[in-house]
Amino acid sequence: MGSSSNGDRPWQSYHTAYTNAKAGMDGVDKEKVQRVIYEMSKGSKYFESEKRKEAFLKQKIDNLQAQRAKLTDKDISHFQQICDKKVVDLEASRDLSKIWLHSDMDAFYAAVETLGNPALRGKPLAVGSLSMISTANYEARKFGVRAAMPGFIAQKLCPDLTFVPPNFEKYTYYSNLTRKVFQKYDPNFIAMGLDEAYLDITETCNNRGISREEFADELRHAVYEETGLTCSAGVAPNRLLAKVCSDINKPNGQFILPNDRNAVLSFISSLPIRKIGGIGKVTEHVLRDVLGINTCEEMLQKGALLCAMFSQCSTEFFLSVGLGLGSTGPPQHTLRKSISTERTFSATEEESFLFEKLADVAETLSKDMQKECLCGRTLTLKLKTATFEVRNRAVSLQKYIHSKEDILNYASKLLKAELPLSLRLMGLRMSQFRDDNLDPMQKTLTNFFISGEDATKSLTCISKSSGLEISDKQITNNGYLDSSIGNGSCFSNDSCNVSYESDYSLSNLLVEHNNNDGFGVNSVDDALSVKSNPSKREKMKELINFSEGEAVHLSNQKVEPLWVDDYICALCGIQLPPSFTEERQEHSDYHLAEMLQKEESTKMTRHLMQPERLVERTKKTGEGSRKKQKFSPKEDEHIPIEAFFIKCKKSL
DNA sequence: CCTGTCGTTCCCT
DNA sequence: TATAAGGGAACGACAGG
Repeated sequence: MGSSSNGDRPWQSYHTAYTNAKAGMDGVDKEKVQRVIYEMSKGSKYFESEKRKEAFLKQKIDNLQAQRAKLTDKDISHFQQICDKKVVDLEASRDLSKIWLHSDMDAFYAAVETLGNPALRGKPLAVGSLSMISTANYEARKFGVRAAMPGFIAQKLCPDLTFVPPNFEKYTYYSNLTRKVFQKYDPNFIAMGLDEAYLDITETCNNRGISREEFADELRHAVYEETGLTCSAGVAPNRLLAKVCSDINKPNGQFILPNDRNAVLSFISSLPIRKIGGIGKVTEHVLRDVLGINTCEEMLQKGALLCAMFSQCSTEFFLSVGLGLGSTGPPQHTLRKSISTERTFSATEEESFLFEKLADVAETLSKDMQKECLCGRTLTLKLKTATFEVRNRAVSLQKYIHSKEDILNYASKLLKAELPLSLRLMGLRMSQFRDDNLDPMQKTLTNFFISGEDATKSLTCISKSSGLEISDKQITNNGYLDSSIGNGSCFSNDSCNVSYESDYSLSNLLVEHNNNDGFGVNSVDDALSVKSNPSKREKMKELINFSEGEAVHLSNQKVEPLWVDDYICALCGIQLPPSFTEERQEHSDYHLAEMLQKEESTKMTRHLMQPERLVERTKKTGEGSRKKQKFSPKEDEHIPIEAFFIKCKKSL
């Protein structure tokens, strides 16, 4: 079923993230690259896993095609109307008054390495290891080498390839230099990752009476003067388009799209959808194979089908892409919703090793959380098996935690339930943060102290901690605080551990402090929201800091719910006064049921793991994916484009 | 029906 | 010789009020 047409050229059907052409890959012999990748890959566990994933995607596409086939003419004309209305609304939101510039450093990590070691210049270079490449310079790209490709394959493609291990301290340093330049041209510039930024250059262009070309030229020169590195720029009426434009004349080039509706539409018309930020491999594939959409223009032509088959949210995004719309206003500061860390190692099922590794991961997560003064109550354990199958297991607690000990404690329980298992990766994610009102002030203070100490150091670490950075800008010397600085270092292994040691103690104190006044009330509320009504809830306050209040009890000891001093629940610390006999009974039952259920599921996991999981999965996907499309009647509420971007895609 | 939880999918660099 | 990342958000299913 999964076998597709190319029996004699099997490599043609194997596509990975890095087989997709990027800037600088024009003269590449794609066929050869593809064949080498295939030869090096086939038979590996990874390869098998990729094939499995491809089969799933194919299934998904088949389902969508079947669904599309069911649409009647009547359906279509109905959705055409809906589509037309949406398009009118979207068009009305078009704003051509702003000029945005997107700047993107050329092969950033590789360029920095070359700067530090001129002997590398002109030679094919990859930053990374034999396992994984972060960046390749343009000489290497000629061979088909690129980011996200494993090094051993790259080496096969380009035997003379030089490898340099990543050094994020250096990249951060140079990144800060570029930001110093951006800062001069737009104090409110938006940094994305280490090597990208958006600048609103409307004012400057107008005030200084210079053209966009001149501006982009000047900026790129200034960056070069400051850093010795080249960058590319794109200028357009919104951020989404600016980003597309900066890729067009890479490296060391620029592309300007005028603020003119016709220019935008003709630019967008032939643009492949994959160029749009937010449209990745899967979405591209789906839209192409199900609806025959290849270019942005076709988004509009197939608007009715899009409306019929995708959620409101997705549809509006697709249509706005077809119109060449994008955000023009200041970026909304969305608060971080989760924080995570993960590590890959050579696959093993030795439990002592796994628990040791888990402790490391827990420690890293705890430190990362403390840097940002975060406490969360949902902990997710991510596992990747030796066969590259990924699993997540989560617990939601009744209290907020951040310490290594707490994290490790709950994470261990989650892990135990899955063992024995051969793993190659473990990760931990915390979400459901406490959002008390005290925090922002404390963060501001933290920022203040830290920046007083050493503003540059604090940059990378504070950013993203809350939605309040803007107001803090005066405090840091250079105002680099930005929502997304901490976001970028994707390939980093330890990028974040480099420079912040000095913050720990202070952050720690503040977190400690939070703890003491924060969560008692929260926990009671949470726990009681299940079982008690508000008036009773009033009377319960103060709970003891028992750490066993979580929803999971995998312990084999049959713990009976106990009432300490007759009114404090030994399991979660809730206090139910003596008169509340009924409630206490109910509460005990609740814990009991929970434990039974948990034990049950643990047993299941242990002994019936395969069948159980499979059953679950088929139930979910088999039935589920068919009905997911909403033919919802409330199509007419128009969501403003700004709001859409907040909610659905963070694309800019 | 609404909401919280959990697992998966997707995207980005 | 073997060798394939790490981080974050959104989505979709489902269970419990």
